[in-house]
Amino acid sequence: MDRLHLMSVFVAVVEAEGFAGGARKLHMSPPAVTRAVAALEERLGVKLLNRTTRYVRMTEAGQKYYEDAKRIIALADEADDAVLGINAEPRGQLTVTASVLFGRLFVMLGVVEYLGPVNFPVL
Amino acid sequence: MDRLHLMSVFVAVVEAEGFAGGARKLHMSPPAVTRAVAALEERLGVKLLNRTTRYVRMTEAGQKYYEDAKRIIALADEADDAVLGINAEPRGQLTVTASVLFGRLFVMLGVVEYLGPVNFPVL
DNA sequence: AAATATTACGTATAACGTAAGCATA
DNA sequence: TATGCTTACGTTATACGTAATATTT
Repeated sequence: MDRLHLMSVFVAVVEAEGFAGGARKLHMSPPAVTRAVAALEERLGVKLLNRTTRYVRMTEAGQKYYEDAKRIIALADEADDAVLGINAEPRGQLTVTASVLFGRLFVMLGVVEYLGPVNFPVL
Repeated sequence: MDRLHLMSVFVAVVEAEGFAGGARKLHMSPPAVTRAVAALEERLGVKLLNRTTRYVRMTEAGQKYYEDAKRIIALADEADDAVLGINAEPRGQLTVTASVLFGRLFVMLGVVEYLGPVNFPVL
């Protein structure tokens, strides 16, 4: 199961101070939240939340994991964003300034190659 | 689509320099690896690997994401361990250097407090 | 008694592996 | 032609939501 998602659910529960609140925050059903936290605890072998029907408190391990989880989630999101701008399709306007002669001789060749086949006269 | 798992697969493929090798490394079938990398690329909206049947090369975005993924995976594993108490207990040798007088006056107090009850004379 | 967490259970979605197909050197 | 990435497809497993149950103030 998705570790990162489990972390997100756990963080949401902590910040909403309850399972039901966390569920609403993430647009999930309460049972899904219960299962997620339970799965996380079982996976880690540690109880993260001491919950009564009234209050949800983090255990000591929970506090530590809460901080780590938030950092990791943030890093993962940053990694997603960071990679987007690299090989993505170039956007925006490309402006080339040159003398007419220079342009006809050299620049247009590069423009044509960059654009690929064009359907209008190049010169 | 476990993001962390997708990252692991991608890293394994990169380090094994191939999908088949990565599959063996992770005890997965080759199709599962193909699907994982494809899912990751679709999720990110960026091609991470330029693959021919002979060589697998990272794109520029792939190189960036590879570094990020490795860091995030390591952090996630550390978080798992830390919460278990494996990394909680300090290990190794603690060396303290000080003059004898300074040591007796201040350092030993800290050492005693750090160690807790001891069964030998402190001075 | 009221609010909330949990479990049961049936359904739907998703992941997997085997096998077939395709592409590259 | 041989290796290895990919797609098809049937099966299995996982996750979900609704509804019922338990629990704490």
